[in-house]
Amino acid sequence: MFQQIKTMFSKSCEYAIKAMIFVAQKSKEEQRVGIKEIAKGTDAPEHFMAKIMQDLSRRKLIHSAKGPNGGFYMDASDLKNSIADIVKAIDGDTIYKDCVLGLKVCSEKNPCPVHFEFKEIKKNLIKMIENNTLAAFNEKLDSGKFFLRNK
Amino acid sequence: MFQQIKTMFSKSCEYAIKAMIFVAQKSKEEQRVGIKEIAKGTDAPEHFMAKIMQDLSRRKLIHSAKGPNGGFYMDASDLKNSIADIVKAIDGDTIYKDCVLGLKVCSEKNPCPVHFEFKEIKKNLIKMIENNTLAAFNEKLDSGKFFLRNK
DNA sequence: ATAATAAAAGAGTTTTTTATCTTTTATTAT
DNA sequence: ATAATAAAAGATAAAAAACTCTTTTATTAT
Repeated sequence: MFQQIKTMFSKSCEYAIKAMIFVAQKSKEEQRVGIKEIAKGTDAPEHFMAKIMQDLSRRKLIHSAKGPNGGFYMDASDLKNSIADIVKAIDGDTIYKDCVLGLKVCSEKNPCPVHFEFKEIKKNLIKMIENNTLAAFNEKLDSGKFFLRNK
Repeated sequence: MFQQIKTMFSKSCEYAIKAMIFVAQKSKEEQRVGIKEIAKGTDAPEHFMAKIMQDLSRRKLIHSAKGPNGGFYMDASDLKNSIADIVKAIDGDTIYKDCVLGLKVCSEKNPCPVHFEFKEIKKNLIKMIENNTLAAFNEKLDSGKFFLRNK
């Protein structure tokens, strides 16, 4: 009945993160990366990914250039963006605010039964996505100890 | 564009958790709780909630009785169920398995750049949802220090 | 100038999730 | 037996998310 698959981030957001890491890796070599290459490199549907890239570009998380030799690229300041910045751009900041049980009223003064326990978990999750910048990803991937594999 | 709201669990799952806590509270007094009361008490759409209750019932997380004085209720063994059991029944166990970045290949041997950091967070999340049984919820709510409020 | 390239924008479709409505089945009380 | 009650089941509708296709705009190289 409910055969859904529920992950931490939306599909769009997962694609966005993967694309950003992918372009970040290429950007070291002053390369511009086309949407086809991004889609292929991240195992994402091309046209859907194009929409996501437009969104990221509109929100100034990445640069783009039209025409021949065009594509997406990052400058030094773009590489300072973290997963948190990408998540906020695509999925919004509900991960920062919402109660796990979806209660409208859940706060320090009116805590749901798991409020304080979840607060800790959320704190660590936020710390993780904020600390992991694209530059940090580049280093990790370059070390050869971490991978971005789909097959 | 992507104005979506992304929470940890699906809407169905949130409703399920709230309903289970709601019935658990009432079950102490040997009461049976009707679907209308559950929907009202949890701020959920009645017919949608009915479907979810059917599902929980089919999966043996709760008992039900048809006819007059019928409704949903829990026995002592039902009260031993945790949020984790509810989540597994409704959203499945992807929260236990999946990579945050949605990578098909992400393991101890082929870790994504956030694999180990996320593993810790996931461990704590799982610990929390497994430790929080319905019986534990009852105690917390009875203490008067925790609430399940929507307005 | 013009043709080629590649992103941006617009306009869909499909699938999944959420929600509603109706009919059936089981149980109880009269 | 029968009427009333309440969950189970079935069928459908609406909304959101995921995905696709086509046209437009900007840029570059000839």
